[in-house]
Amino acid sequence: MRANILIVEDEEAILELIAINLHQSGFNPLRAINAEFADKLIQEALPDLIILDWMLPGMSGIEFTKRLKSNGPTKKIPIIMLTAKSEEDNIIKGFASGADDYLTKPFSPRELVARIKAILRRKAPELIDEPIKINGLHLDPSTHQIKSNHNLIRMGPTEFKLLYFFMKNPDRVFSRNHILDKVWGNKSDIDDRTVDVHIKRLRDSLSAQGHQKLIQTVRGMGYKFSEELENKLSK
Amino acid sequence: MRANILIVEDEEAILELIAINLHQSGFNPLRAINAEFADKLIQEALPDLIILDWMLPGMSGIEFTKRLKSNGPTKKIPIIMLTAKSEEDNIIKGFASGADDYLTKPFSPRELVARIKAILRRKAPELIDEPIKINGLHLDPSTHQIKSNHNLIRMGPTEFKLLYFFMKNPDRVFSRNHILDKVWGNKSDIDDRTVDVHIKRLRDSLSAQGHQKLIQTVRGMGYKFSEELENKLSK
DNA sequence: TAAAACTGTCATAAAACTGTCATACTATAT
DNA sequence: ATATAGTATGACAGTTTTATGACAGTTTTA
Repeated sequence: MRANILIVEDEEAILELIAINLHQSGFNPLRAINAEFADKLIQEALPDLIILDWMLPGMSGIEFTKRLKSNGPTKKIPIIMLTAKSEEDNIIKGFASGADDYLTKPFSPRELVARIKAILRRKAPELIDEPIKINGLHLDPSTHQIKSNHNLIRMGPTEFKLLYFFMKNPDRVFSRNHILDKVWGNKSDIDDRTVDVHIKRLRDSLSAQGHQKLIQTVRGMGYKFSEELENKLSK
Repeated sequence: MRANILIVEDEEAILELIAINLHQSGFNPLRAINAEFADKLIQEALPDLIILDWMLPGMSGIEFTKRLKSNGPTKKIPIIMLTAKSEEDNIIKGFASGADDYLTKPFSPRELVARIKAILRRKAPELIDEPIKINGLHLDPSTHQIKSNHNLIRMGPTEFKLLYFFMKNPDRVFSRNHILDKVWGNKSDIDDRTVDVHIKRLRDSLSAQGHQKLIQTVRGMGYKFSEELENKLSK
């Protein structure tokens, strides 16, 4: 899944420049030439990160940032500010208002991409396809590989997605319906119990390397991925 | 084959400095002290990359860049801009007009070379890349040959590009569309499934030396090149 | 300019994966 | 211990995705 990155910038040449570079770097750019458009796009779907020009027509970047950061759903979206060299004084204010990083113009597209990745790595690693390692089990989204001490483990696409979902959210219990939503997608008019079958298939795959215990049943609740094993109740 | 690099710079001392450094780094420098000379050289033979001083007598760098980038054959030639510190404001405009990277004077020759390599690696890897060897399979871009223990493996041009692309990015999964983009070029109004056919052809070629396993199918995702083999599911 | 090599597309075969169901199994409460 | 609700499992038929062979049109080579 590509990270959606909203660019708010009034100079169209720069806007386009950034957009093209982000696209090439594997992001999905959304373009807005002012705060108003930006709002509209944000309402449609929350972006994963916002690149914000400091000088905007109508509303200043600082104002816009403050509004986003005070408002519930947009509060957690990381913001990178773009400022001209001469405006460096404002940077402090920018941070104060909630920006996560800034770049002064001129900047190289490469640097911008590097900053974006740094921030996403911190806040939403799954969006940039970072490998996950838990209990000797490695999952690498970019190579689509799952390994346990140098042995590749193979499984079907659904099982892969399922495992990826679990490994991104370890130790948490999910209901079958929740899992259906997240792994199958919202459309699903699929039977609850189908999850059981895929859990079985996933366990089968993992058992080749002895990791089947990581997928745990929580009776009456659903399933969870956890390296901590429950002790059996003894009578 | 050395990469031809055209340097457009009116200060002869700097021009010469750059030229010498490029030569030492294995490039073939072409010198031009203004846009006019540059045009002449470009007409004789397209350079692989252009280093362009921002301030040129007669025609500004931005104008020159735009012309190159709008014009068919020169469109894809990467451009690195050189600017004075005080001109930094223009850099963004430079990027907008199509430059691929920039350096502000003063810069170290080493850095310049690094940037050149970075860009060529992305746009024309065969000009700088050394042969790649993976799992007994040698691919030499400069001779356009593929060998497996002294046996030449022959294949069509598309299959070569495909293999080269894969060997430059081992283990990573690529969607058919991504592959089309990278191997066929952006123009592609080509059917997704055509990739399958070329994968087949590539596998056929490789199988002569038993390397067909290196090209792996990732169901629902695309293909990858990897020397690591998955264990079969056993029941 | 003819021959050889290469391309992209299609139809069809083959393989892998899905969701569902019936049945077997387990934990828990009474 | 027994009943009951929740899970696990194996089988299966239907789908989706990939592999393959053939072919006609192009491009390159000799």
